[in-house]
Amino acid sequence: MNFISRDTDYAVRALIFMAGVSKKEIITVDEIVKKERLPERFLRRILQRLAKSGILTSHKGKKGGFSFFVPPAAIRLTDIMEIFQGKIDLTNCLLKSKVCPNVKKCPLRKKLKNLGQGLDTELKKITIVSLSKER
Amino acid sequence: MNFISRDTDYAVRALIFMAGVSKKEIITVDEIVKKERLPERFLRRILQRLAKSGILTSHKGKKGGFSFFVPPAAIRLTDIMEIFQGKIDLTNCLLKSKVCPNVKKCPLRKKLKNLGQGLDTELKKITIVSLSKER
DNA sequence: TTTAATGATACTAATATAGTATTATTAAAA
DNA sequence: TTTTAATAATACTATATTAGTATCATTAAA
Ligand code: FES
Ligand code: FES
Repeated sequence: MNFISRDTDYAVRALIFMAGVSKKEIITVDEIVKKERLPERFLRRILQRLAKSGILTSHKGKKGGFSFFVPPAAIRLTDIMEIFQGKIDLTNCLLKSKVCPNVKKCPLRKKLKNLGQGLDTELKKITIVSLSKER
Repeated sequence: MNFISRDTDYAVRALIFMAGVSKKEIITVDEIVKKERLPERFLRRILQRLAKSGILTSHKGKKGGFSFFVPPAAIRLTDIMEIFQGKIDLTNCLLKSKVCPNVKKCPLRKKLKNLGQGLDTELKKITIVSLSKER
């Protein structure tokens, strides 16, 4: 089971690259593609989606490109995952009403909820900046 | 992101049903299908796989069916997930060598490893019997 | 030898993921 | 104002995974 999809992976790589250049600068897709060797059109769509989601700002026209809207220190891995993969929700009912009809009382549900929340708080500590520092 | 695939879901339902009947009895696929309303041929394959994996024993011929090889108290949710979905491995390198080249030192990796192990030990506590008791 | 069960394997359908192509829009700069 | 260098929108295609079906072989009890 894979935890990270390719969209998330590419998005994170691109963001880390952008954070590494200079926080306020506008960076073009081509620059990222050249350095990170990612498929151009695919990455375009990913960045567009990041812009729509309010992580990046897009600048059209000549001298255009993308820049951070949210500062990279405030962009969490979970934010990116949520955009491309949806919420990581361990607390979803595992077995549907057929097996476990008593949703309110189900201790499994409770247990998983706690687990999920623990995982979530830990994951939320991982930001683009904390990742880019590793390099 | 869905944590539990349908195979796992159906397998767990079938096993809970079987555990509810009588521990040693041989149960046919048809019985399970009727009670749990699962797609017959699909469930067959699932039970076959459980037999191959050593969870169940299959009995061919008339009066045949499936019985537990591993007692339901010892069958963990994670065992089933592993059979149908592979290991839940948070510790996989998230970003490949492109982003995070220093696999040995990477603190993210370390952090995720701890997270994953925590999740794993908690999940391992959930067994077929503990689930069937909820009902 | 009939019958009622599983075993093996191949096939199909639906959905999700990954990636490409095309045309429109925008804004700087010549 | 026209050219140019960028993104926007949207539709398409390819591949992989998941979900489910069909067929025929095997087995063992009655
Ligand atoms: S598993 Fe769904 S309520 Fe218990
Ligand atoms: S994310 Fe892979 S080694 Fe750090």
